[in-house]
Amino acid sequence: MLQVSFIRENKEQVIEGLKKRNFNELEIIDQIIETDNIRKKTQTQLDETLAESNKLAKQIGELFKSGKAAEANALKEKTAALKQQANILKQQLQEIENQLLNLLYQVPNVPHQSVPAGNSDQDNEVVDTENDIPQLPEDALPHWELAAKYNLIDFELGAKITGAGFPVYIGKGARLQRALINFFLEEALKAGYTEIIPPFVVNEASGYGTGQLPDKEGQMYHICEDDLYLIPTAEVPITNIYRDVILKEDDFPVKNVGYSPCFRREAGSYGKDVRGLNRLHQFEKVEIVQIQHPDKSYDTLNEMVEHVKGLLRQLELPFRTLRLCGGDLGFTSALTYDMEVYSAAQKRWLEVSSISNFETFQANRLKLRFKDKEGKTRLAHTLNGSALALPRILASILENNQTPEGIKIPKVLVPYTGFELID
RNA sequence: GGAGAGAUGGCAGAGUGGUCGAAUGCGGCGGUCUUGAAAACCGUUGUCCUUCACGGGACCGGGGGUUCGAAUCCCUCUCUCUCCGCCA
Repeated sequence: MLQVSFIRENKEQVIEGLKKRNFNELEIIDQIIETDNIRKKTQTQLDETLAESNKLAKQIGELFKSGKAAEANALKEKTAALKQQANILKQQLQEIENQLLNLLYQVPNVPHQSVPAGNSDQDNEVVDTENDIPQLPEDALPHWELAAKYNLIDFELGAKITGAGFPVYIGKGARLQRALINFFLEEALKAGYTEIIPPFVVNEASGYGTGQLPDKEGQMYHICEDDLYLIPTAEVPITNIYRDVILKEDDFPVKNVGYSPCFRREAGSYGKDVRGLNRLHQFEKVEIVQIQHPDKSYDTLNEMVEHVKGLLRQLELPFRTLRLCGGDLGFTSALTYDMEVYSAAQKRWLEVSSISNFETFQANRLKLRFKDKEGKTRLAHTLNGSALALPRILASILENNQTPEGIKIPKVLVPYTGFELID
């Protein structure tokens, strides 16, 4: 959520930014400022009432102490009206604060200057492309057929046990998946990240902290009985570690990495987009999260993009980097790079990572701050990225590396898998 | 699941109706002393709202209540700990 002070001081910039996102309810900006004005006025009135009431209470106490009970009782009567007024003001203030919060929750982050204009994923900017797209023979199989042929993944079995979108990984399929997880974690450790195993279920406050609530509750599985949510990404628990935390400047950069299963309800998508591993209700992911000084967060974003590129290079997969356009940018993000790998049998690009700088947008909700050199408390910047999401990597490895002899495992993974070929 | 105890500043730990934003110790920061360091001594040390400022206000786990006045009394929720039961 944006800070009201930021909106006040940079109103034009905010409006321009929101336009780039095709966010058109711009009247909300003036509503926010107006509501905040009322909030301030009410707060001041309440403070004055309480100040007076405090003063009287002190006087009454002194009068009682010096035995002037009659005078004290006389004063007591004056406090009743003040008390009533204070209660009314308190209630009003509460309502106004809720209104303000509701308005602020509706405003997405202001995009970074470099975010291109655009309406949909069609308008995303391809920053670069690496590695050649493999030329497969005509009879090359898509990954779901390969998965069946070599008994790596059983989608029907998952549907039997749970439902569609919950595949069962078997044998070398399971081992390849585990190898990838370990590879990603080890690479993150080499890059200086601290490994975290977070809870896979979070409470409501955490959902609000990273911005999944209140607007995306439909995306998460909700355990009603305990009012908890299955995490859609490890970002949620790992970032919420720092909810209500004040860091020291030399704590930067905070670099955490965590593996987790991710659960997504993802209602409303059908057809070939969701075939096989392309879109699942449960999948595995290694997530990198950084918390950084505002002056350095964009350098950090680039560092994270480079880290992910390094992973894809080592896996020898063709990939490209996209800078998301305003229309495709996530609600909480200021700048996002998507990484896509080419899945050669499906002949399409698949998103395997999304790396974002949220600037202070999450930190504001999280109350994640740091003390700067002058001793002032300021909001930190949060960033995160997938490094990487497993299913589509798996899909692309299976498809791109298929040969008549079997599926070749990328060299870098062999120490992790313990086998070189799936046959 | 049953019984009991508790939640106070970065940490430890006092405080049971007014003088408490809160003793004391540790830690942190600044200083004196020292060639330097340690020790010792002195000072300082929470967050938030509001104000140009002076100032004012809120916060002792969350919410509500009693009272002129609540960290302190009452209700409620959450969490933690101890004992018993169950258990990977």
